[in-house]
Amino acid sequence: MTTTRPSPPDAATLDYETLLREAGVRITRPRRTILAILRDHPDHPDALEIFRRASAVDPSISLSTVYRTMRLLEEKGAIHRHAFGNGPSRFEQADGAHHDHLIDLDTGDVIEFSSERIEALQDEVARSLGYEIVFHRLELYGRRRRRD
Amino acid sequence: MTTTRPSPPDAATLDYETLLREAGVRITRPRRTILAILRDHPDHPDALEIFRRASAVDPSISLSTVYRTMRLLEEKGAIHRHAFGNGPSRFEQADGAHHDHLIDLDTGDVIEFSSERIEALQDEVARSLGYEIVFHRLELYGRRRRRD
DNA sequence: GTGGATGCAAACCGTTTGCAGAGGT
DNA sequence: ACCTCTGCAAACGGTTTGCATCCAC
Repeated sequence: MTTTRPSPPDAATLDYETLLREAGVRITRPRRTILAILRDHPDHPDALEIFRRASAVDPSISLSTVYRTMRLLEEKGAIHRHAFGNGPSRFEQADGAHHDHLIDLDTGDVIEFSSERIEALQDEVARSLGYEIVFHRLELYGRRRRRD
Repeated sequence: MTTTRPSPPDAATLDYETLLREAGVRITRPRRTILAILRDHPDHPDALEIFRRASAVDPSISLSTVYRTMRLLEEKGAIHRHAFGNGPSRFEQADGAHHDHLIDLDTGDVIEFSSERIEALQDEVARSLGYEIVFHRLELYGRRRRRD
């Protein structure tokens, strides 16, 4: 079980701009701005929050461009989209290994973790039902245990 | 690992009408209709689908009443609300034991399962992070394995 | 220069809400 | 009779889209 990101976001090693350009995606100013935000903040912002952060850098950016860009990046596999609770979609850069999320019900904090054993059991369950897992969603919602 | 509902919905043994009335909830015609639909269909309909089914029985029912009733029933613990993928909320009667869901990506079918071992590991993970799980969401998305 | 990307505003979808009237207890 | 619940229509929040313009290639 691990709780830290496998590798801290490293601007030098993870060059989505180049990757995307090679995939035929035009690197425009809004896209560059959004990519930088996702690279530099390892949290899980929603579209509006990304818009706010982007506006601070480039006030001419529009919310629809944020949404369009998030969809593009998701299609290209550069980000993951989550829907915690019933709230808006929240995003994170897709670099690093797969992980699941524990959401702090009191603070809203999102803690990443991964468990090979749980993954293995999920596969086992699916297989026994005649299925092959394409992706899954595992979210734990809880509160800090009071130290007594 | 179990894949069937612990006990098939049994109108006689599971009397939510009485339960709700005792909780001070008025049993009106729309509510009775909706409760019957949830009792008789063991699938996971969304509000619009419940509205359609209810309209067939009582054409005067309104969609807002369906939404209001679903919220009420959720608060009273009579139903569970799910949000598969990014679609609308889908509901199921809360009777029977806890289970998770496997969603067939090709057909949209929802298969219920439960795994004590996965639950135990989830608790273990949460505990090791200093948390206590209040509830969780586990969904497997997959396709039928081709028999070769 | 050209086709894709943008900003804006309007549309969209699932859901909630204000209100006056209906109906359960 | 009381007070809750209902239907209706309007509002809502998050997201998508049509269009004319702009800009990366």
